[in-house]
Amino acid sequence: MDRRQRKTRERIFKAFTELLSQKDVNKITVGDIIEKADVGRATFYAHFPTKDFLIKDLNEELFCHVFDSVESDGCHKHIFKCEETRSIYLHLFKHLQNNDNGILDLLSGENNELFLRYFKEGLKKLIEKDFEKSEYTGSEELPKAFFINHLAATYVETVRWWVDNNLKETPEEITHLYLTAINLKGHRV
Amino acid sequence: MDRRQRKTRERIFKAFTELLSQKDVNKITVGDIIEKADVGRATFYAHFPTKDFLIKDLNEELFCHVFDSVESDGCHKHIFKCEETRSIYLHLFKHLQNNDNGILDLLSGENNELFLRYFKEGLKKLIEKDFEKSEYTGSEELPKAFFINHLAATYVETVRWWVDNNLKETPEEITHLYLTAINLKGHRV
DNA sequence: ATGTAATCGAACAACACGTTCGACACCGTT
DNA sequence: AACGGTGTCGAACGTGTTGTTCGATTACAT
Repeated sequence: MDRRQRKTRERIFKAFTELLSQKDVNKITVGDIIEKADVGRATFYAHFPTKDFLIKDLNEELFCHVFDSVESDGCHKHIFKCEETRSIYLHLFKHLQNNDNGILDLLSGENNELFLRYFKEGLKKLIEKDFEKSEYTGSEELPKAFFINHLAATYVETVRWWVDNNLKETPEEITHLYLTAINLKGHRV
Repeated sequence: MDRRQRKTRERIFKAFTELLSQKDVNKITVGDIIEKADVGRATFYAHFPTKDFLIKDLNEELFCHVFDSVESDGCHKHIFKCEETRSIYLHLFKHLQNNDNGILDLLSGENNELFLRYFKEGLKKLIEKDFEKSEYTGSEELPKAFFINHLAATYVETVRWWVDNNLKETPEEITHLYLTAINLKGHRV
């Protein structure tokens, strides 16, 4: 990809991210973005047909990276290994704490719904894949689909709570809260 | 309140609700609403300064009614009574299944986030109030604030899952799934 | 050095917003 | 039945946003 393209793309992402942490996404105009990014109007539309696509691409950039770095990391074959230091969940919490890609700015603020929803979907796929590997077929108590949704949703809501409360807990602590909340031991390994 | 006012308010709510179940809230214009509601432009703005206020008022109309009907219903002093037939949660699930106020149309569709968020906040207050009554101060495992958030979030996500899957379970069944998910017995009465 | 491709910025039409105003219809009251 | 008050109507208006166009300029890859 052309260097110019990468640069403008970056600048638009950056400007948009900053704006998102300041005001409601619906109040952000293309004018705002291109001014902050210092980019021509036509250029913006050459990259993104509309603001929704910008959001979509931003989501992909954020989470594909996060999830990929998890999957390619060979030691995470089973999400629920309960060896906490290796847990994929701890891993993700640490990513957050580092504020990789300025993801914290996006998850705090009023627009977090925009990303948490996407995040949840990615998580669900990840968990599902893990379940297939370990040939989990559901418990007597909870049907599989419900359980997967519950695990992902609880994780996302834990993240939301953590971020809203300014990351007071360490990644290890918040991981422990999460695992306790889903009552890991009660369900399976 | 003047009968005319009530009527237009109703018609706007109704039109907006129908539109919400059809397309994204951001794509709904005031023009769409007043056309469907068959109401003058100036009239709309006499009632709602902006679309956001319309959403806010709609939320209040929906959930204040639901929550009020729960609170004024004397037999719900303790949310977690575990006598399932009296559970506030079962009660709410039944409300949903009845599609009171067309709430189902709002919770399915792409705009559910708009209402689930509000719903969650109301739930949190309700749970918190209940905790105060029963003088719950948190467990050794989970701090109170986290636990309350977890309970409300899990309920809302259960509702979301239920609605997304077309209410296949009975209110009793879905209540049971919820109570199992939060592992009621493990935490407290 | 050259052809290609991205960027710029101004201008444009289309549309949505929120307001104003005069005219009319309906309401509750007397 | 008549009244004043108030809600509604609908057209018109200024403003701001959107997404597109186009010619000129600049940076890129080779």
